[in-house]
Amino acid sequence: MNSTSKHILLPKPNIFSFSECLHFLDRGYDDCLYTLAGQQVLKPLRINGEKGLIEISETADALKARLLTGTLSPATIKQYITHWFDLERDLQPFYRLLNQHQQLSKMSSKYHGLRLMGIPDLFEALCWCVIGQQINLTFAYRLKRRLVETYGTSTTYKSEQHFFFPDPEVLATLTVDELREKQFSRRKAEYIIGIARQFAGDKLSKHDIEALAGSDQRLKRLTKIRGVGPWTANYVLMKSLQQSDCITYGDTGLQSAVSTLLELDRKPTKEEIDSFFEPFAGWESYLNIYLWRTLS
DNA sequence: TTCCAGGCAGTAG
DNA sequence: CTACTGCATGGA
Repeated sequence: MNSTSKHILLPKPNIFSFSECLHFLDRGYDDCLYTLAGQQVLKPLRINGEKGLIEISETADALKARLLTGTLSPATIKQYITHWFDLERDLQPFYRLLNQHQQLSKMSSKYHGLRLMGIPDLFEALCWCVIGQQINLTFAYRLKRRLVETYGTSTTYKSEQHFFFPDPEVLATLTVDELREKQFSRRKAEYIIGIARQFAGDKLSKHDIEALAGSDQRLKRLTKIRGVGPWTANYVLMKSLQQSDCITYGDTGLQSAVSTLLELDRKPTKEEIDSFFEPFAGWESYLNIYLWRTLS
């Protein structure tokens, strides 16, 4: 047996449910960047010049990854899965806060082990946000598929193609009209091409954002990008930089969840959202995703 | 048909 | 600074 067929095992953290995480990945939308097959998921990865397709499943006490095509070092695979499933976070403090909360305490059992499923690639995360802005999710996933299958490369396994997200260098050369043909609005096309150009021209990178200390500076830098407002900036800090203190202000789903809990018959104000999140200081991102979970 | 969806930029006051 | 408007398209 060669070394690439060996399994890689990642121990499960304390509070973790593979099926809750898979439920998030399988909410009824058609995501083109992974494939669910029963209690396992196939994910094409392309990082630092390495690329391939991995299969992730679970054992009693670990996540198990197997390389199906290509070449990816065990370290790269571990690093990706650790970020994707947020394996390094200790959720106990968050669960203690949930359990102290009159209305939300049920979440700790109902959604037990749900983790912040990440989008490690910042460019992909930003593009996904732009696509998702102000349109229904079904249509958003369709637009993403069109973008990925037209401009991305792929790896084939058992005669199925598995796509990598397109390079910024490729999207940077597109014209607005090309994306308009794919039913992107003019705005979305401009935003995505602009962001791609910044990444391709080394004017923006995940490292640049990571180098900034503190949420405020990072939000300020991100919202300078045309097409990136408070919702997108907080979303990518949460999903791509794994920040735990983010609230997706402006998010219709979040507003709807908070509105229901506060028994309002209108959208909550920013102040009402802040005060609802206040007991969860440091865990806002998790409260945010658990509130989303109540919607689907 | 109408309303709205995991918002944002631009403009007016 | 806040409030309002246009954007674009498909789902329900």
